[in-house]
Amino acid sequence: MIGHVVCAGKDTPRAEVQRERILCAAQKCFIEHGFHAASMANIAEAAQMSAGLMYRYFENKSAIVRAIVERQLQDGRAQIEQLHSSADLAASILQTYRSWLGRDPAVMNPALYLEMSAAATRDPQIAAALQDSDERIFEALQAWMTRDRVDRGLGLPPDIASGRARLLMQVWNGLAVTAVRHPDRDPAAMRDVIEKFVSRLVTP
Amino acid sequence: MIGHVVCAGKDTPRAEVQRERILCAAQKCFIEHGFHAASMANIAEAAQMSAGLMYRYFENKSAIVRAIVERQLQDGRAQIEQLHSSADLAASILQTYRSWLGRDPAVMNPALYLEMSAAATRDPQIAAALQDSDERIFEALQAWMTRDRVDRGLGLPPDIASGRARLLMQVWNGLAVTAVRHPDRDPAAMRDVIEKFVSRLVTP
Amino acid sequence: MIGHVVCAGKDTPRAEVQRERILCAAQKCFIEHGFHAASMANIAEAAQMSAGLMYRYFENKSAIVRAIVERQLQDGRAQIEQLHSSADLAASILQTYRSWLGRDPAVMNPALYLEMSAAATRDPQIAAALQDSDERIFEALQAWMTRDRVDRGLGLPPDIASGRARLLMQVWNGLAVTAVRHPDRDPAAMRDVIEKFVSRLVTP
Amino acid sequence: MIGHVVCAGKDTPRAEVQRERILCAAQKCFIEHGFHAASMANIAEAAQMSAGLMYRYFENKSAIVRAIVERQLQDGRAQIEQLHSSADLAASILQTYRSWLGRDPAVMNPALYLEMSAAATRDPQIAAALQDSDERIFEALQAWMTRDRVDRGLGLPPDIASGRARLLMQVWNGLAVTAVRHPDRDPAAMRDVIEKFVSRLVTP
DNA sequence: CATGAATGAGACTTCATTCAT
DNA sequence: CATGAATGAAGTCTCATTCAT
Repeated sequence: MIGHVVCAGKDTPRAEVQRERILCAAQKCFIEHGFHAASMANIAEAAQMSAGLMYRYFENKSAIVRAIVERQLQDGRAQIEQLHSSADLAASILQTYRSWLGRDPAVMNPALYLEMSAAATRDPQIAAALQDSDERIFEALQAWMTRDRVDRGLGLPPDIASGRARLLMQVWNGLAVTAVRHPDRDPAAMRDVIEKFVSRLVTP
Repeated sequence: MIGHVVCAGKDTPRAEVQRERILCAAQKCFIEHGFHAASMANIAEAAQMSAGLMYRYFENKSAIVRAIVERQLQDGRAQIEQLHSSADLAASILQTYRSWLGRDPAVMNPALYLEMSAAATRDPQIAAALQDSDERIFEALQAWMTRDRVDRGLGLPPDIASGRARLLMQVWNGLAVTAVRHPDRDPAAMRDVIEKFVSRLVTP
Repeated sequence: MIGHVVCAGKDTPRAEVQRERILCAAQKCFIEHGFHAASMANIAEAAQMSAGLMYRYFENKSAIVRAIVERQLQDGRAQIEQLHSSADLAASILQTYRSWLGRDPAVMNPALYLEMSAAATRDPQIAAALQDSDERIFEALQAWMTRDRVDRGLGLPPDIASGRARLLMQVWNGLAVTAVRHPDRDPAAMRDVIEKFVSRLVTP
Repeated sequence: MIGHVVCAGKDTPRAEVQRERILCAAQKCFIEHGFHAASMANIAEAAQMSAGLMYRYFENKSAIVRAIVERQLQDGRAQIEQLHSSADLAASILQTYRSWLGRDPAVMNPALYLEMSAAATRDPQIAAALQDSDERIFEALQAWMTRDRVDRGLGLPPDIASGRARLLMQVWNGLAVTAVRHPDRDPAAMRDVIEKFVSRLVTP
């Protein structure tokens, strides 16, 4: 399964269910209006609870923001991990790109991804979370690229793998920007670019 | 020199000087706080004028936002144009990346770039401006790549140039994200990645 | 008792009590300063609540204005209805005139009546409300005048009743203007004029 | 000629021309937006001069308001005087009513008339001006009604004339209210009412 | 005489947050 | 545990008035 829990099951403790409900609502509102413009009242309404109650589960609006940031990072990492487990990297990237256009709440939202990246400029906590997550991604990619091909790795030498991992992350980021700026562009048009890029990326 | 005039001279008609003053201040505040969180009072203070006066020069806060967006796009295009006129593409990209870390107000600000990309999701006017700007960039890049080498082009066949132009834009976007998320990373560390990427990009 | 409830009881649901409180305060402020010059802060203070809270009960300042307009029209109609139920029309008109001088908040306020009439020139919603209310008053008067005397009507033929109803409304309006422009004039001085006017009005 | 100077001639002193220009503009704006909502900037634009310049000719916005009030009263009196000089009182009243519907700037504007009546409630200066003007009108009407018929009077005894003058003023006021509230009502529909009213008014 | 840039107060409105119920 | 009424600060914007030019 990809990403965080979208709808908690019966056995989850009550508090956790409530937190989940709030975060689902908040994500929806943040995507729709942005972190700042979404109001606690918006979120409360989307979560079908009173505004006051949310303060039992989150200290602050900004605590909710941080939690959403954390979730988005999680979701992003989950998508990245899909890449290595896939036999066809290009197809997998294209699939990720498609998922970004689909506004699926269970998947990292690229507009939020950009907004929280910008927010990192002003909020050290967010900045730290982002850097940490990127570091984890980088390490995972590098590990995969250096791993032997018989272990489903790419079998690249470490010094090369490092650069390629970085480059893949750049393109990943770039695709997120493109998904946001050109939501109507046909993903199929990206296929060629991605395939050529990937073919060089995996070649020793 | 890259980008627009940061602070207009005294010979400009007064109104233009004021508009400039306001836009300089607004850009500073938007970078510092974000489009939404920066208040008209913030901007007024930075511009050293009363908040009311700004309404003589801009209809709205959102008119100021649009003007800043337009300027950022301009600045971005100016930087892209630097790329073709340069003999060493990799060095030029690296230089751009460095400029993003430098918080130079005369240069496109990557945090703003991300925030306005996210804003395009909610504001059709901004979305249109970004798409238009991207289209212009794409065409310029493609023209440069297909132009003959004796004319300082790359001499690539059109069908290949198109994909390479897109790929370059992806990486450019990705670098902007990286600049925002990792402002402390040493640009020199990017050199290798960029150089390898470029060497393949310009090779027929 | 004439007119609407001035201050709702504690048994009403809270929201209704608050709406009432706001409207009472608003009416007071509008009478004192005019629709436009009365500020939301004025009203809030008179209602002894924070300005922000009023927006829980009314969308707008202009929603409050409309509500007050509606109430004034209601109060006016209630006073007109007093006329037919009265045995002595002249005395009843004089009584109405006296009530206008008394600044009783439960009774149509003539200054507000004039101001909202003027406002109808600029606001189609208000215009429609006034025209509708006038039409209802006209029909009620006409019905009363044509009704048989044994049914407490005036027993006038329809074609005459119509003109007399209009004329009565003119004089009623004229009295409102006079009440506003000459608040210190002794109502007794009006007695003769009114009595003669009435004696001719009810005569076939 | 009826009413105040609408457009001053060549020989008028400069200051007077300017005052006139301002007052014409102000009247237009006040009619359009109301005393309060019309801004000095609106007026300045309508008068085709700078906002600052108006302060050379009027101390205040409220001085302009007072001047307009004075003019409206003048215009009203001019219309009342038309009544006595006319052979056919009913026709003359109807004609006045028609002029109110016509938005002729040279004629008393009924919406302003109502608004300034309401304003008299709050501003003692305006109240005094209105009462004074009404008194002058009353005296003129009474004089006309008591004057001998050979001198174009109505030849009524003084005690009766007094009441009739008041009644005529009420109806006049009432018509102003009607003109404002029912600008689309056909004036011809008023003919009957007015004629019957007048026939009784002038009958000893 | 004339302009219009500039200000400061104040208008309407929104919103995160608290707290009595 | 839950509500939603209540507040106060803050935000955007308008406007009468002044004054340097």
